[in-house]
Amino acid sequence: MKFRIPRGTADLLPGQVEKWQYVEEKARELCRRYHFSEVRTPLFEQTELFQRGVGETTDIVEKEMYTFEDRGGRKLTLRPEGTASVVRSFVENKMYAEPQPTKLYYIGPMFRYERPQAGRQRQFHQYGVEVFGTLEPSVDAEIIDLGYRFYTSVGLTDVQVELNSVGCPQCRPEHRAALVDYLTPRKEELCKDCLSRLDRNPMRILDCKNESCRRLTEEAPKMIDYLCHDCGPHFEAVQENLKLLEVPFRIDTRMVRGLDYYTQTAFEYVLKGKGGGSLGGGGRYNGLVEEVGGPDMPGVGFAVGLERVILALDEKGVELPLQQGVDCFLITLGAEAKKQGVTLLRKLRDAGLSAERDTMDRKMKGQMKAADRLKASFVAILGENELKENRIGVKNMATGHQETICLDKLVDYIREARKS
RNA sequence: GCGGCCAUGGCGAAGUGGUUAACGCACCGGAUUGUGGCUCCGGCAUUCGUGGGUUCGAUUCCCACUGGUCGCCCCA
Repeated sequence: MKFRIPRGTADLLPGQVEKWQYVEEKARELCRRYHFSEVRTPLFEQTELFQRGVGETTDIVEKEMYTFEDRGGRKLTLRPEGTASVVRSFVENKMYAEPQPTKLYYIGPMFRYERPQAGRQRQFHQYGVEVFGTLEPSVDAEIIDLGYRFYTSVGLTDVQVELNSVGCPQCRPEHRAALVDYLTPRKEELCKDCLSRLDRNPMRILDCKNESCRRLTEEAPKMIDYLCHDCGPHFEAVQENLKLLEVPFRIDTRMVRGLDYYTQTAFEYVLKGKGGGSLGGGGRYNGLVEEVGGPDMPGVGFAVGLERVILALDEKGVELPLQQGVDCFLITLGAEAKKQGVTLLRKLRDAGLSAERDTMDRKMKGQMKAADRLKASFVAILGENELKENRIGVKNMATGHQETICLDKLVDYIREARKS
């Protein structure tokens, strides 16, 4: 075989793609109800947008970006996440000048150069939402609720929300100092990754999975104990609103998200149980709009990984209510019937029914088999005999019941039968 | 980016240093006249991820590459 799909990408084939459509439809429908509007931004942006937006020291920027130069010498990067692009668009299109808040969502592919694994692709897909312009903690909660509802609406009922506050530029330095003071005397016990995190980003040490680091940070200063007079009450209010919305959550003081732009609220959706992988996450980013060149305007949002949602659905054995099979398979016998079948098929389709026929020149039996394979609800049989009387046979494939009806009644017959 | 495991037809999967590469599923055709899901019969890999090497001879041994997969890192 000459050509192969690029590493870390996947073809979504019939049988699988229906699940995606279903999940995406749920996302769109929820967004409609929560009054979010879709935004579609380019799949690539100036490299610098992500460097600045996502953060120079993040893994994404340091080693995972698909960066290239175009023929005009411009440095471009395939978007590794959605927020930076949406913020850019928000600023560039001066949406900040309109009545706030601005509520946007997106669904689409993202790109990160990583080693592929289950639930990790180089081209993967995210559904994300962003709200700009409001500091209201109830909006943080609303967003968390929306994400949570998304999971439950597709059938993932055992999703846990993990919540934390990562503070703001006001209070973070104090916590950072306390954390460094606490850890420095014990730095021999840190793993090598965390040793370097000690100066670069000590907060990340808190969610290191290394056992020794975990033990060490058990008693370490927690960000939530250092929250300032803005962040503290904000965090409390988010929790209060989550309770009002009956979103089950758990405070995880170790959770620190990997992107630099988060302030205050940070959250993650994880699957309960042993696997417990992350299905999505998000948080507030009050400095990002300004960082990207806009006014000082706050934002909050989440992103969910669609691959992981589909994977979780498969693992949990969730049956999606997908429509399957055609409404009517038209069998024709003989040249004249075949000819009439062409327009008959169109009539069925015009009426909104899904209809198919044999184009492999199969005989009666073969056509029946084909109809069965396509899970046809009905088979319409048009042969010489029927043609003579201007009638047509209709067989209910589930019951086996068959009758002959007037040719013009076929569409109505099937449309009626489909309702029940 | 690092480490382990793996790579045979559309899918699943056996197999051997040497002139036919099991089997199951799927698919195609047939089992008297125009009827599916069951059964029966027949067909379906000049070829064993790619490229080198060892050998008289490799799908089977060695190496590299590519890809998959699991763990780590990180995340969606």
